[in-house]
Amino acid sequence: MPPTQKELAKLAGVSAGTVSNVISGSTNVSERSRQKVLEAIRVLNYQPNLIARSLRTNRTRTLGIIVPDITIPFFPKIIRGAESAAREHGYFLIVLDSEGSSDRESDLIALLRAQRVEGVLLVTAGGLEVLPERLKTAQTHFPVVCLDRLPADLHIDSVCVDDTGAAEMATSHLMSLGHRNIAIITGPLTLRNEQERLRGYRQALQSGGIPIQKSLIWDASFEQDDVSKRCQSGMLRPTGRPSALMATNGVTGLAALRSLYSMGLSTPKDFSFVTFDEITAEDFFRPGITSIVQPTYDMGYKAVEVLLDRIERGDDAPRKKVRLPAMVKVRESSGKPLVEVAETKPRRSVSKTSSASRTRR
Amino acid sequence: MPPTQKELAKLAGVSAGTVSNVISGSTNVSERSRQKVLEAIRVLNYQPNLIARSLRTNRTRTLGIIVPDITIPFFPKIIRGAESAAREHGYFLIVLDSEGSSDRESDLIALLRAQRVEGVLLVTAGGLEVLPERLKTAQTHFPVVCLDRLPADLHIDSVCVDDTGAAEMATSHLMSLGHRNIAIITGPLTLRNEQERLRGYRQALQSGGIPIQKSLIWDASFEQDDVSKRCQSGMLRPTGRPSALMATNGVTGLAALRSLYSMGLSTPKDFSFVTFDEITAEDFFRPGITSIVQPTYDMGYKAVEVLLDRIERGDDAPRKKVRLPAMVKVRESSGKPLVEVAETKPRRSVSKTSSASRTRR
DNA sequence: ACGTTAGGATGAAACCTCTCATTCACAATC
DNA sequence: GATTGTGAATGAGAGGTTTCATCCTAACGT
Repeated sequence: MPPTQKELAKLAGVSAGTVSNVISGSTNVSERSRQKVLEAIRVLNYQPNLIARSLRTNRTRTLGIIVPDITIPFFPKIIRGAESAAREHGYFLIVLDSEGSSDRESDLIALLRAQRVEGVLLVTAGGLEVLPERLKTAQTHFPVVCLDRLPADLHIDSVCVDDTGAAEMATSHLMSLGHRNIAIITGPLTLRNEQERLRGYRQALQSGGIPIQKSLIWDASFEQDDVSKRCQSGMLRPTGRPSALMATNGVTGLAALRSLYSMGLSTPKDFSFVTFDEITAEDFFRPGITSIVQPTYDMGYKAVEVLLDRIERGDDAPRKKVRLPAMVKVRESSGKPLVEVAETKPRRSVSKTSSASRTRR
Repeated sequence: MPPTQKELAKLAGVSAGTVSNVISGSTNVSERSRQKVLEAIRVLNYQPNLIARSLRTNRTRTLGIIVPDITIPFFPKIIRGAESAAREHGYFLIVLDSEGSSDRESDLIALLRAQRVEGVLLVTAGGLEVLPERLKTAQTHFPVVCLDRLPADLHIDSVCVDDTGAAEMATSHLMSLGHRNIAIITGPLTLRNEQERLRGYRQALQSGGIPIQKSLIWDASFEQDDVSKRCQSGMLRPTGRPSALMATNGVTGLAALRSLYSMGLSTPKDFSFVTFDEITAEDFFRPGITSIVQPTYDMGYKAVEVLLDRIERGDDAPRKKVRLPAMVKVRESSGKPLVEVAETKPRRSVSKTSSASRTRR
């Protein structure tokens, strides 16, 4: 139904080849023909058929991005950055949502591939073990850049945040306020970045001379119920209640806050709190939540650059593993631990001594 | 580089046509051939070239959705619904962000069209006047369903919320709490839904016998500065300070809260507050924000259904204008006005009488 | 044994574009 | 005036798929 180049050619009184030359801005076409073709395009409201073009040129100038849940504010921010970069390079970005399912993720990759998208940005749904083999089955290797979550030791480009460093920084922040009993609540530890954030927490404690207590490491999931359970058992037990809590991602963090608030605890009075990722509108809700903010826009932007580089240089070029720094944005939810509480508890002495040792080192 | 049907045919020892028949699940192919082809597909890891298929069949089984800002939580929720519906019908959904620019929006529509997408869901960036002509210039009419924001009286399908009704409901809620001086802050009134929400506010006041005060209608934009200015001038003036405020969208509402909080006002103590759209995590922040929640998922889902229907029935079928109901979710931010305040003001009497008349009706 | 039928398989055409080798026209050169 | 050179235009072919008319063959009926 839409007009084709052939019709343009007929109307302009030139050959189809000439029309193509005009459209592709090629040389070797007289001003007179060009004008006639342009006029025809205007008259017929012609729009090139990108499908036919792609088939012929074998290029789509399109990239894809797959995220686990577009509803989580963290991802749209990344998408924005990716979109900008793609546009600047004359590419078009297709956004897809895997809904947290590895199977669906595979399907989507296959789909994008069938669509002859030139490469994809992937925030994997977590099937770390699954992904590699799925990618390998492919005959020709397909350009993929992993974002945010790094699949095991796969031979693949990636753009992530310095998770370990960021977690270490945030933990140190809590320690510098005087906290000794710092709990951590994580999402599923099958995710590489969750592991790394946990590692950062451990490193910070170790270098501060604070013993790591297994009972303060709460590995949960992204589900509210699960998180609540961990928070309750962790906060309600009679002894060794932590004075601070760090969450390794926004979803789990939000769930934890929700749970703790509903238990009647408030922050920073009853506990200090830090979380990865910004919860929307964090900067105006009271109390503001101290958070580890990641350079989301830059992550998306950079990832596209890496992907385009891969596309251009082919499969043989060495892999890039980009790490971007995060920063801790201190707000009201993190403060000094209450002295009274510390004094009424038997673990006070422990707290004191190790706090002392910390400040000396 | 990837294997083609021709190669499959060679490997399986059948013709290309037969391969195609196997793949498209057609009849008229013997079990023996089918098996051979299937085997070849497995061996070669064949994936159909969707581009070539689309070129031939003139179908892409793809829809597009354009939103003004994917970063605003409201839109991803809609996208989720649209995605589900699309998937259920065997369609694929492409998400695009117009970044609030009408020009870019037009470009994107043109792009989707060039990509031979079968139809698009459009949350317009606001160029109500611009859009129709752009769509009309098109030779063949292109299936478009407007979502959330209805372009003027354009001959086009739409799926929106009952904006007027919702605003009326929310305003009535405030009135039922005893508020008489109710302010409203809106986004740009060029947007149709903003207009309608304002209308709902007016209707509620009128039917409650409360005179409409122009000084209580604050038309702002989506910009923080602009909103702050309106809030300050509205709240700080010596007389006629409203006891309640309704915001007609989440972005403006959030900006208003931010501004009012920073002025030292708090809710529901100093003013009651209601806003359209849910601010992320509203259900756990204190105080919880009373909000008008829209059926976002359903909107997206329904819009796809309408779009597919349009695609199927062609351009001549009558237009559909779907209105979905919203609901008011009452939380802590809306409460009774302080009696002291009411009593020190001359407008108290007005408040009393009409409040009484309200409860009687 | 012959004609009919129907299921299976085939090959060419078409979808729309781009590419490239070829032709054409015309001017410049000797 | 014949040859060469140059820029402009052309037309065929290719890209991978689907479709469709055609062809083949084996089975069936009489």
